[in-house]
Amino acid sequence: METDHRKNSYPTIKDIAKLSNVGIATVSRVINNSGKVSESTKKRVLEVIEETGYSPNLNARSLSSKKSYSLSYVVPDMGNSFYGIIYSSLESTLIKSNYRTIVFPLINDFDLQKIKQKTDLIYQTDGVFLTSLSVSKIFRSKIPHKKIILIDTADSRFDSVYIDNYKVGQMAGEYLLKNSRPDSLFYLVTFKELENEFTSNVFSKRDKGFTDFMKSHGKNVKITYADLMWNGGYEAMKKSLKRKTGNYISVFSACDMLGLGVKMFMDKKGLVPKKDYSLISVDDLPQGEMSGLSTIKQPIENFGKIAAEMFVSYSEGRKNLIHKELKCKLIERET
Amino acid sequence: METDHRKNSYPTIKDIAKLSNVGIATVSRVINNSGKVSESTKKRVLEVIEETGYSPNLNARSLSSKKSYSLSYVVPDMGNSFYGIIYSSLESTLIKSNYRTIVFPLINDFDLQKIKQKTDLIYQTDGVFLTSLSVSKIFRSKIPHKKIILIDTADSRFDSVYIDNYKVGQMAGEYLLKNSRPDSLFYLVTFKELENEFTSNVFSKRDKGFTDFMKSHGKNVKITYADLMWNGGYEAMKKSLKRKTGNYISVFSACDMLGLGVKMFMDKKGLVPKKDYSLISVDDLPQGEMSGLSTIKQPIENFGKIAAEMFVSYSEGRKNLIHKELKCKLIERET
DNA sequence: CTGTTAGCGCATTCAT
DNA sequence: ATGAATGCGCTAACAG
Repeated sequence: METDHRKNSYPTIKDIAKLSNVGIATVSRVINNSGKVSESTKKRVLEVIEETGYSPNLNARSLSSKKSYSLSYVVPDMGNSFYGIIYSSLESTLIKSNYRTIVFPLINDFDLQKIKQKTDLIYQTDGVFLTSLSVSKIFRSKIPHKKIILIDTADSRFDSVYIDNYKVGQMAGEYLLKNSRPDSLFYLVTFKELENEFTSNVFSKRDKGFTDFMKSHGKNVKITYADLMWNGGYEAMKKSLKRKTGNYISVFSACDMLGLGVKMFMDKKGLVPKKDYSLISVDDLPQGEMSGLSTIKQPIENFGKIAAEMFVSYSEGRKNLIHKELKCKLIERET
Repeated sequence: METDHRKNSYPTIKDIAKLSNVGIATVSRVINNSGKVSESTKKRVLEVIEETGYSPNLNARSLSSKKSYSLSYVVPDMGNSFYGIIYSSLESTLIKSNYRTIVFPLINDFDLQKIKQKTDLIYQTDGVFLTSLSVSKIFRSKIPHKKIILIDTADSRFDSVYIDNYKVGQMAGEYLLKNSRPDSLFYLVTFKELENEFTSNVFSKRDKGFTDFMKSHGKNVKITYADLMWNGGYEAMKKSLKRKTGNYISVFSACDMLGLGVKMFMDKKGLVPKKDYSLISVDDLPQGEMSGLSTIKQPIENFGKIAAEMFVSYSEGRKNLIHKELKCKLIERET
């Protein structure tokens, strides 16, 4: 039997009801697996649904039930596997609860404009995961009735999973100091965060932790800002080392993506890890391991897993806020 | 004046109408900037909206108007700036039409499951941009009434913007042959695409174009498959060059991301471009330029721009299909 | 210019 | 177990 509606549009629940000689309530029950439906009618309805290719209209469903079963995952970058890993771990724990996670990159002015309008799609989802982004000034007085969960950022007003980035900078400092020589020169390769209402200051905290530590040990630090790309670190290091001094080189690059570039440059210059230089970065992306990059490992998968669990517990009734600081671990490899 | 509804939920259009002493139709007109509304009442309504923090329910709006004003952008990867660039160019031309583009990564089994259900959120948007992905077997007989536009893939059944990847492989072959020596050994570093219904075979086409070309010139090619990461190319090249032969090395890496890794390896080995080896890849990502990578430039921004224009013209009534092949350009740099 | 009304497709009482 | 009726919040005729 073919669909017999010439409206050139999808069949609705009403069509299905009519075709299977039941009420729409019954159809609703079978597609939602709720309430009691006899096996026989259920089977019949399911057949009709299959034949017609029916699928429920999500807008109508959300309007009626006041839930969208979708979640927003807001990220500041599309070219960094860091956010891909978190996305996957979010999904893998959210899939059970049948939520759909959609990604909203916040990488240019258009995005910024959009997200600031309260009519934005983001606010139609049941919850928002904000990653490496701050919400300080976005909502001002009126915080939307949405669950907001921060990943890789801390804010007392929202659930958040994060690490202590200041401490990360200190750890890097310790490592570099331990591996330094009397003639060591210290470098910081980092990313200059844009100054808008979304900056989470992840980098500037790492920077401060590092420079404070070095200063307290009487060491000077040369800071270079890099583009947040695979070889932004490469260019930055090239700039930093214009004149070769012969000194031992100790560098802290604020993330693996930058660190890889730095290492690329060192390799090119024929400098040997631990002999000519030390290098430590942050993240522990798969790419870093291959290059022998020493790094301060972030619990990336856990960011996603825990954030997802936070949402689940919230949707099950939790009222209090949760702030969870995750531990980082120094991983020493070649550099 | 404060909102006077204790329902702990958002005010609706009805609330606004009541508070401003107008009908809901009038409110609808002002928030949509449609129809005629006197300046005075418009002003009053706007004030109430501001006071109450009202914002329209998108589900209700979509249900009623049968348009969502949202578009899906489906990508196979979240760690590749290629897709970020396209996203930005999509947005920059779509912003005028007030569409919201949301990203759906298709990177794991959960995603695949989701997208195969016709109830998926994707099918609630007004259109779908599928990037570097094929739709051959997804929809079988029943193609959804959604506009589908392919980016970086060609399919006669859908609008598509793409390049001739077979030709790209040939171009790479020509370049390498031109720069080769009698003793040259030829390498191909590429990515082995998963065999599911989404593979667009971008890589296998480049591979074939290249190997066919080399074969027709009596050259042998050693193929190595790499992970699609920054330094997947690095590992692949390391594997390929286990025993050093002293021969001139000519390598085609199927994309810049891989090419960067290859170059990293060459640098590390102290091999000099054009003296010890030639290397060409595909894309022309910003990162490649910094590394002096010779490459076959894809018109990445144009992918997004043209795809977006395709959607706009479609939404304005276009009926025919458009298939647009973009030209690539060889960019010779150090390698 | 403005208000009334009829759906949009579905979930959900409330009867039966 | 099942159907009829109500409403979710909004847009789009239609009247005035």
